[in-house]
Amino acid sequence: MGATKAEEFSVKDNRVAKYARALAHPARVAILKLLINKQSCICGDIVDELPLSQSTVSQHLKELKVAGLIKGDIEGVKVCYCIDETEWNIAKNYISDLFSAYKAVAGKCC
Amino acid sequence: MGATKAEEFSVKDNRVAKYARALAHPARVAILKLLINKQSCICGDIVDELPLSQSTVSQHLKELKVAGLIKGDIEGVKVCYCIDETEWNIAKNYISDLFSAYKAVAGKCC
DNA sequence: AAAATTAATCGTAATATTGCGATATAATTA
DNA sequence: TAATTATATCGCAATATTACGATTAATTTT
Repeated sequence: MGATKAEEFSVKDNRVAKYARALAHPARVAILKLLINKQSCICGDIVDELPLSQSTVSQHLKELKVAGLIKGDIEGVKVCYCIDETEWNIAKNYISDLFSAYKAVAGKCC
Repeated sequence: MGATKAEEFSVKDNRVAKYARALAHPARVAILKLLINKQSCICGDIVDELPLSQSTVSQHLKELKVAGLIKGDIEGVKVCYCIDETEWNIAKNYISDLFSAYKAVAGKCC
C-alpha cells in the first residue's frame, strides 16, 4: 500500500504530472518568475528574495532542475540558474495541450 | 517545522501552485482527459477506466473539485462529473501566463 | 596556507499525499 | 420495507514533501 501507482498510467500523463508537480509549490513558482524576469539568477540572490532558508531554497532549485525546467551554471563560487529553454517549451506544450483540449460544447451533461 | 509556508508567497503564486497541484498526479490528468473527451462522466465509469480503487478515485475527484477544475452533478444514485468551464479557463490563463512570460533572449547568463 | 564565501547535502521533524478496505449514506429497485 | 447500487468518508499504513540547522565541499580572498 501507499504512495505512487504512477507506472500504471501513460507516459504522457506522467509527463504532464511531472511538470505540474514542479509548479505545485508557490516558492518554485516564485523562483521561476525571478529567473524569467532575470531579477536574479545567482542562487544566493534567490535565497535573499525568498522567505526560506538557504537549504530549503537549494532543495526547491534541485526539484526544478530534476524536472528539467532550469539548469545551473557554476561561476566560481556562485551558481547561476536559468530557465532551460528546450524543456520549458516542452512543458509548456504538454500542459497547454491539456488545457486547450477542452472546448466548451453545447451538449454537456452538467 | 514542516510543510507549507505558503502564506509567505503572493496570492498569484499560490493560485498557480494550487492549479498545478491538481494536475500533479497522472490519475488526475487521466480523469480530466476522460471528462474532456466525454468518454465518461459518471463516477463509476471513471473508476472502471482507472487502475485504482473506488475510494482512491473518489479522493482524486474530490481534489479536482476542491481545486475548482471540475464539478459534480448528482443524478439519482449516480454522480456526473464535468469540467468547470469558468475555473478551467482561469487556471489555463494563470498557467499559460507563467509559461509565456518566458521569452528566449539573446543576452542570457547561461 | 588560513579564513571566508557560496551552495549542496545530510539528518531529522512535521506534515501532506497516495492508496485501500471497511463503513456510512443516499437513492433505486424488488 | 428489504435488498441493491453508487459514492463518499473514515481509519490506517506507506511514502513523499517541506523545512531547517549543521555539516561538507569547493572556490576565492586574505
